Amino acid sequence: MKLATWNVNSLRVRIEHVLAWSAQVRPTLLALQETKVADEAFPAEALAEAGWQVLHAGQPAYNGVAVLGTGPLELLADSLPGFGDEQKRLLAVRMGEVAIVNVYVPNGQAIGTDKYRYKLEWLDALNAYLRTLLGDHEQVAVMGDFNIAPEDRDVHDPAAWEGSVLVSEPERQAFRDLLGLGLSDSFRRFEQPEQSYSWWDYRQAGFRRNRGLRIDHILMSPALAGRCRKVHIDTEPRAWQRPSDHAPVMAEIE
DNA sequence: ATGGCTTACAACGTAAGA
Repeated sequence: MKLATWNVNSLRVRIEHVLAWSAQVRPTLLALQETKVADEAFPAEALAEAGWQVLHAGQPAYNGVAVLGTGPLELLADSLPGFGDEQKRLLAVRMGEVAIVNVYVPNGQAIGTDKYRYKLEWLDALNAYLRTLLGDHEQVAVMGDFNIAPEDRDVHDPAAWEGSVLVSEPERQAFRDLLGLGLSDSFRRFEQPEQSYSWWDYRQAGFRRNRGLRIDHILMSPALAGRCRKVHIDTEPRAWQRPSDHAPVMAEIE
């Protein structure tokens, strides 16, 4: 089984990339973020033709999360339970024995803003939801765009990013609090190349110069992590024409 | 350098992302 996550920055713009990449690496389940499309305009047909079963929680213009599966998906939640969120940022599904939570964590914009407070509150509510979910399921994956670089080694230039969202201590503490539930950052369970990132700014040739951040993650419960044999960031589609600014992350499960 | 790209929007500049 292969579990993959990819912030596509508009599914309608990136549909050909999603189809080409998934045909190439054949994930069992693919979690997408920033679909940026209402459910009515979702490109369901193209995905169905490619053999995907799909669940989508979308809204016009912003946010939006989808889960693509090679087999049946049972909906567990299409928004963050107990949070009253109007933004479509969470989609939890069950595929076989595995519960998968697809998240698009708020960006936070800038420290001290309402959006920053919303981000920290959202992460608190996510923590509470995952605590419950982990009580109900042994095999859990929480995957998506967390908009948090957990450590300085996940940042191309920590000094330049100091004082910014994505690296601030309260955000990093919230990330560690998720790990405190018993989840592990599956990427770091394996030896990885130095300067591994999952997002690069479109501006200033960020990708070519590898000026990036590792902000897309696959967290796993102990039972699932024990079956995980490999996790990697596939930078290839980031070099394609008109790419998403994020690269997909994929975990291989025994 | 409060930007440098890219996306969406009943848009033709603005908001937002990271």
